[in-house]
Amino acid sequence: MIVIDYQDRRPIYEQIVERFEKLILKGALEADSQMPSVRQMAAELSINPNTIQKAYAILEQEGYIYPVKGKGNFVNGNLVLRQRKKEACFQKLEECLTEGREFGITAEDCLKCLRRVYGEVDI
Amino acid sequence: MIVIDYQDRRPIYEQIVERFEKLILKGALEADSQMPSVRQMAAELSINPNTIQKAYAILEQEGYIYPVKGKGNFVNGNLVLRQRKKEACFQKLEECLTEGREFGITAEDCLKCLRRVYGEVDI
Amino acid sequence: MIVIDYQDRRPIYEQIVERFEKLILKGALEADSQMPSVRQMAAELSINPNTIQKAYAILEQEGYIYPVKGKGNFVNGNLVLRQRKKEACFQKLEECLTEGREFGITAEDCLKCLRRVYGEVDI
Amino acid sequence: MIVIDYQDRRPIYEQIVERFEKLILKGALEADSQMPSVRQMAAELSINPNTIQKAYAILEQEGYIYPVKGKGNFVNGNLVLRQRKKEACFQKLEECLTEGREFGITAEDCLKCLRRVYGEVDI
DNA sequence: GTGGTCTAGACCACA
DNA sequence: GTGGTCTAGACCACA
Repeated sequence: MIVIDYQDRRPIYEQIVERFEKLILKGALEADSQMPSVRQMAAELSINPNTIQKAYAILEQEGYIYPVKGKGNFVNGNLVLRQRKKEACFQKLEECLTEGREFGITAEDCLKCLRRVYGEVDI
Repeated sequence: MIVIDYQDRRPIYEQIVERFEKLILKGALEADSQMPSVRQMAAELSINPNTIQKAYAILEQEGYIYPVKGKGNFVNGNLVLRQRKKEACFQKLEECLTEGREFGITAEDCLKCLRRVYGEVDI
Repeated sequence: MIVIDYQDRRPIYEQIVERFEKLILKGALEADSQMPSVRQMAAELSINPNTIQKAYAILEQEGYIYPVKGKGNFVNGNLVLRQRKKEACFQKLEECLTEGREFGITAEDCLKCLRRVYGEVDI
Repeated sequence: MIVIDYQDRRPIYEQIVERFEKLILKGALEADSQMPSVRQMAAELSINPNTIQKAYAILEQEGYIYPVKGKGNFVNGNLVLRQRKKEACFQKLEECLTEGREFGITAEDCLKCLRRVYGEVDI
């Protein structure tokens, strides 16, 4: 479910965070279902528990999971998260387009790209 | 010409690299004109010369500047760079759109964003 | 009667303790009436008996309940408890006001808050 | 400047965070002045650098400080923080008053407390 | 068994 | 020198 890419320049904990964000946002992990335990994940990935802990701490702080004392961490099924993520995506898109424009990418080019991603719908 | 934002989370050398990339791509720096010397820049920005050195090394490696022994670094006026940068932008845009789509951003939303960036032209 | 909020960051035993404190102080549980047995509560709440045990131990230590060997735990109808709780509340309030003052909350602001809580009586 | 209370049940990193929050909010630490280095603090307090790091990470996440790569951490002189803290204080005060009321503390009692904290002004 | 805190210590990027 | 990441491992609270 989780794969670590050691070639990736990003820290391990960040890869884990990103992976779970996607899984949770896509609904691949049911709301209120239990996350793999820190130790279990650490063992499976041959990683130090502290690193998993850090990833979980970030996920908690971002609202993706919530801890229950003595039981473990659980998936937060809050729809707000999806909205927040969408907004972040939007902002990134706008930056991307703005930068592209500076370097001579035309609106037409962008449209082509859009069609490629969304299929040949009548955009 | 170069301003460093210490609140920016990126390392200083990266800010310098990005700034010069833009200046060169936009033609603000003439082809074959001399870059400010490492020491001069370091002094002006009150920055460690190692940092400038690293920025220049990256710019050279990317093909934006070329060194002349005993003289300094000079701007590379190669049009290929512009093309390469454009392609990089494109790829980033495609990634951005793909991710956005995964999280429920519609093609229509993207179009709106496109219009916002490129103005109300008949897109 | 007792509801556990798993989203609550506090440990379960603490939630149970606080809940019983309130019930007893408000007189919702009659003096010398029997508390639910540890096992019964554990079963009802689907909770580890150790957790209930710990909650009861704290309630006993605080003087809210008293154990009778072989019979169970019983509510202590001592009025002293109410007074003690009140004093604890007072102290917390004073700390709260002191801290607020340090950060620029005015006496007038506090008065407004007071009116909001106690209603529009002529304070 | 920073003192750790080992009798305190709260974790060390939390004590450090709280102490710096106050120092910064009160203006005892000038905006954009450098925080003590992680290692220096660790040495002074005979504490593991990781613990200081955790405290600083929280302070950064809360907006109290900002990191500059290779240089250190610096105080963020943002007035928004003060406002946010004030609001948090208010909420806590309201909770405190509400709880107190439940246990029989009168508005008059609260007023007395208020006068004690704010002095004998004509409240 | 579950997570949280902390230590000791290594190694890396950045300036 | 500065912070950031990670490991190995201990110890504690909670259930």
